[in-house]
Amino acid sequence: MARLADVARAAGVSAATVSRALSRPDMVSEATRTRVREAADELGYRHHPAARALITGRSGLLAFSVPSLANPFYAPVIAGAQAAAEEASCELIVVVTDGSPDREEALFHRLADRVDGFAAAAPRLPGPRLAAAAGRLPLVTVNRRVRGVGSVVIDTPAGMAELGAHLAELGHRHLAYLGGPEGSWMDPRRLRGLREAVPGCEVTALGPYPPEFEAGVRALDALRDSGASAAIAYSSTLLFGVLHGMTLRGLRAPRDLSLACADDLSAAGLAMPDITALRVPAADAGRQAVERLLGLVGAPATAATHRLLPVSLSPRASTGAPPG
Amino acid sequence: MARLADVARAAGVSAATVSRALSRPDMVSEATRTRVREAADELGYRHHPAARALITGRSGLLAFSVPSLANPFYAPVIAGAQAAAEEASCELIVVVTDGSPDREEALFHRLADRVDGFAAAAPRLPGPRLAAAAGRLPLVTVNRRVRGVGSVVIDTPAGMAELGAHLAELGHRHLAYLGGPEGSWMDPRRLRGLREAVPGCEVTALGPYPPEFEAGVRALDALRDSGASAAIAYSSTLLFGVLHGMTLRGLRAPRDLSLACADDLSAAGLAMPDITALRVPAADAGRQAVERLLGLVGAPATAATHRLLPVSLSPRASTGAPPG
DNA sequence: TTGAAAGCGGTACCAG
DNA sequence: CTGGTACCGCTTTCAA
Repeated sequence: MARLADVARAAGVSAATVSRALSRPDMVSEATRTRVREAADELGYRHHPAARALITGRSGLLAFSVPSLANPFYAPVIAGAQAAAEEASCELIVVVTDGSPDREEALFHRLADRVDGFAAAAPRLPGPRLAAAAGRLPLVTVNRRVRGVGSVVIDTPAGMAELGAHLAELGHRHLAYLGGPEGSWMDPRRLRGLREAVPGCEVTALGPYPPEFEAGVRALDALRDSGASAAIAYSSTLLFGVLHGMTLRGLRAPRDLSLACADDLSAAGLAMPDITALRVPAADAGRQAVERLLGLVGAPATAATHRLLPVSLSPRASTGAPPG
Repeated sequence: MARLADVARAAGVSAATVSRALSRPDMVSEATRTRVREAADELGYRHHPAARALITGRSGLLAFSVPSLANPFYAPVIAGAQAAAEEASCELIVVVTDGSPDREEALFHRLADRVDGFAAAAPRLPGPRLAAAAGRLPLVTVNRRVRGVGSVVIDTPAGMAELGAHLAELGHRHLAYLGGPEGSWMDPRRLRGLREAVPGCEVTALGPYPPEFEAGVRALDALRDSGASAAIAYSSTLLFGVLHGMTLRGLRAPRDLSLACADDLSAAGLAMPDITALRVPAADAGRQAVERLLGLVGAPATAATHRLLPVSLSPRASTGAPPG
């Protein structure tokens, strides 16, 4: 492994100059800069991250916590986060919390002095405990807003309102919301977004369900019992279970029941062209969370900002006029 | 932040002693050990990872690369890897490669001097390039065997043989394999495992398909055209597409077509109780890959070991006698 | 603009 | 068993 001193020797300058030529090119003359760079390239020199971290106090590491990787919703979120981290020459430590508040909190502590910042999709951890963690290291929450903590939130509640309006316009007067996961911060907000948009409609809240196919299959009974003529599922995986249950019983959407999804189907490789759904900017959410985080790392005193990402409705064949 | 010197002062010993008391407790007397520990606890002392990494040459970081997080197969793999890493007080940098060989290779280089080891689910990168990377840092491949590189491989080919035998026993004489992804190292091995187990059967290979729902829906046409009476899909997401396509057309398994899956359905939250499938130890694969890796980190000269994890068949309602 | 030297926070060798 | 000390590789004053 080539070290700074080796490059210095090869370029005929001091180690200090090499350091400057590489990290602060403007502090060095054009001539030495190119000479140093050539020597560095030739030797295949790379910074020793630990040595640099030791002196700068920055590890170049970011953490991103998600409740689960089995929920395909998080795949593009992490992909976006990783892309942003990479552009800033940072690495991303992905941690899975299983949605356990205790584990989420434990991870903050375990990683606090190892990473420069923490992006947390922590749907269950109580707000005050999140805010406390934000005091110990730069923190940004994803799909969750807490006083005093920077956040990037996908505006699914507004999307729910759009979905509700869309269904009401089609003539539906009784909607069902298949909600979850249990204890999620976003869940009641989705429901409220829907309710407030359709004051003339009855809205039955079902669940909470986990974001799983099987839960959707099982949910169909409750859904039929509710008497709703249209249903909105919070998760695409859940929705697919419902859909499967329907086809098994010879039911079709929208003939027997209109079906829509508040999640982005494409994340799950489930890009069925015929399901009414929200297009949610999941990759953007991940990217912006990391960008915000990097901003905080650079200027820790910055006031918390809250970013709300708009969603858009993609009306398709699975929603139509109610039966009868 | 409390530093080693602070603890030393508080405990009335030298910094060297504190270091030993914390990192090599057996090199220190019982009395000082407890005294140091108490002082450290009181001050909330934690190792500075960079300082430690600088001198030990170990970062406590491991990388795990996967082609995609949208494929739910990798969720338990990463969860298992993370659990093993955590037990060894390491963090896991998860990197998504999109299955691009160039990106896979670029990541090796980018991370080579940042992490202690690399676990790679790299289905497409040519073997020699993988082996070259293994020369630069401890490397273990997952679901992929390359000469000279340690590996942990799930024995899906043997599982395919079991699935084939199961179907042959039910009376099927023409099987279809829905394979993929494109260029995957494992794919032809799955097919061969199946073919060799059922010499009396015709086996039609279809694909390659991406591990996506929609691909399954589309694959159904080719599947019907093939004339096979039973199909095995390599991916659970793909299988679900097939199943959905079937129900849309009023086809049922196993009445019209027997259906089985070489992947573990539970990973996708798709724990449908009625699909014949393989139980694959995905979490174990992740865990063992990391454990092997940690072994390599400790003793880099160790010869490459290849671990093959057995799978088991769960015969269920989706496979039965062929129609007619 | 450049070089010398002092650390960053630990670990490990060497004496004692 | 313990303390002193050199040093890991890099950044950053401070002088020249």
